[in-house]
This record gives sequence, C-alpha cells and structure tokens, in this order.
Amino acid sequence: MDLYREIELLVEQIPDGMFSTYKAVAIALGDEIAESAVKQFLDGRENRNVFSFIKDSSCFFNKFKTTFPLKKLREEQLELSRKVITDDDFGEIESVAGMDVAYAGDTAYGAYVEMDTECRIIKRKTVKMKVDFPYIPTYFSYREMPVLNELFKKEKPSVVMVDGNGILHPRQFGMASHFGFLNSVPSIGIAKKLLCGKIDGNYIYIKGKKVGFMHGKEKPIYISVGHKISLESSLAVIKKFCRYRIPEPLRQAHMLAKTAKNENNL
DNA sequence: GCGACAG
DNA sequence: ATCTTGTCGC
Repeated sequence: MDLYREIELLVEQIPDGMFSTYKAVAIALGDEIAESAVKQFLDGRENRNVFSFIKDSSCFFNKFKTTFPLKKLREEQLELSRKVITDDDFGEIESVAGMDVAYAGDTAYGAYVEMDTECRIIKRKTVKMKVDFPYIPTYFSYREMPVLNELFKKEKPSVVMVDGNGILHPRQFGMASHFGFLNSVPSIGIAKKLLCGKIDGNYIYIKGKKVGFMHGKEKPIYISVGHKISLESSLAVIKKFCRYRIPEPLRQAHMLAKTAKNENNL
C-alpha cells in the first residue's frame, strides 16, 4: 500500500481557501498516531493547506472522504496475530540470519547477513529500493516488509533476527512476527527501545501476558517472539550470538546496510 | 481521558 | 532512521 499516495488523495480534497491539520489528515488515514508522519511528508513538499493548528475555525476542513486505510492494516494485524506460533517449530539450528535497513530519504538499503553456529559469516547481500510508506509507530512493518521480503528471496536460514518487535506490540504483531509469518520462518524480534508493555523483573507483559524479555542492564535490548520459536529458545539464540549489545547477525547487517547506503550516496 | 509510541 | 565532532574510556 502506497500511503504517501493516500495522504496526497486526502490533501487534494481540501478546497481552495480552506485548511486542515496534520492530525485531521492522520485521523482520516485511520490513526492519529500518524500525525508526525503526515507532518514530515507534507512539510517536505511545500504544502500550503495543512498546518499544526488552524486559527480561524471557519476555514477548517476535515470532511474527508476516506476508507481509513490504517484501520484496515490494524485489522489485518489483529487477524494475523492469531496465527502466530509462539512455540519451537524447527529442527536443528544450522544458521542464523540478521536483516536491517538504512535510508537515504525514501531509498532503502537492505542488508542480509547469515552466520553459522560458530558466529562466522556465511552469506552477505544487499538490495536497494524505494519505499512508499512512512515510519509510523505500530505500523513499522508496512514500511520495511517489501525490503525484507526482497532480501529474503531464496534464503533458507534456520532462524532470522529482525530489527524491531515480534509480539511485543499493541496488537501482538510487530515486524518480526509479520515477517516470520509471511515467510513461514522462525523469527526473533529485537528492539533497542521499549514500544509498549510493563516490565516486571526482566520480563515484559501486556495485559498480564508475557510477551518479551529485557536483555542487558545499562542499555538493554528488548527480545520478543516473532514466529515459530519460543521465548526461551529466542533468548538462548540471542545469548549465543551476543558479542556486543546487539546480537552479531543484526549488528553485521546494520553495518552492511549503512555501508551500502554510503557507497551509493557518494 | 491524555499522551507516548519499534525504525 | 537521519543530521553531525569531538571525546571519554578500555
């Protein structure tokens, strides 16, 4: 889904002489959490119809005709979240892959790094492509999934580490779960900041359900099940591949994506 | 009710 | 995530 186009279609509805707000457009998209994404997109396009607030309420337009696209994505997340498998569903682990994406505007540079159980790199690759969806908290996968799917074609690692959350998500369907489900591969979510949930000891809960683990003391990372792997096994894999704060497959993928971006940008 | 919110 | 220099510490 091209959400940038959806924003344009809304803004085009604003009559001459009338104005709207970033929040009103976000609500028309289906979720006001998208307000800052709307602002960032429109401000970068010399927009003259939409502002943070409208002084003269008689000029305020918010009667958008819309299908609330984000509402549909939310419903999809809720539906697919029921299909996520949170138990081990794999044989022996022979390799672990990490994937990450770096950006230059809306050009994405994705990187894939696969390592054997001795933490040696056995495969590296990158892809470059445009993205048509802004970063919106809790809808992150709709921005990066096309890049991850392209990277993952023909790859067969035992487990994948994804830069973001698994079921540690308001609708229990973060990017790691989304990716694992679409590719039917065991996946682990690894985030550097807490998106939601309550911390009790080292575990993280949402409505009383255990959905993640806080790993590390000073600058912790937040681990959650993506798909087809238990939290216990996820933690075992993380520990085995942690040389620094970020597990090695992900750290290597992060560096590779950054390098790919810089080389294409000079 | 209100605000915050993975990358 | 990105924009950026130096700097503290092992």
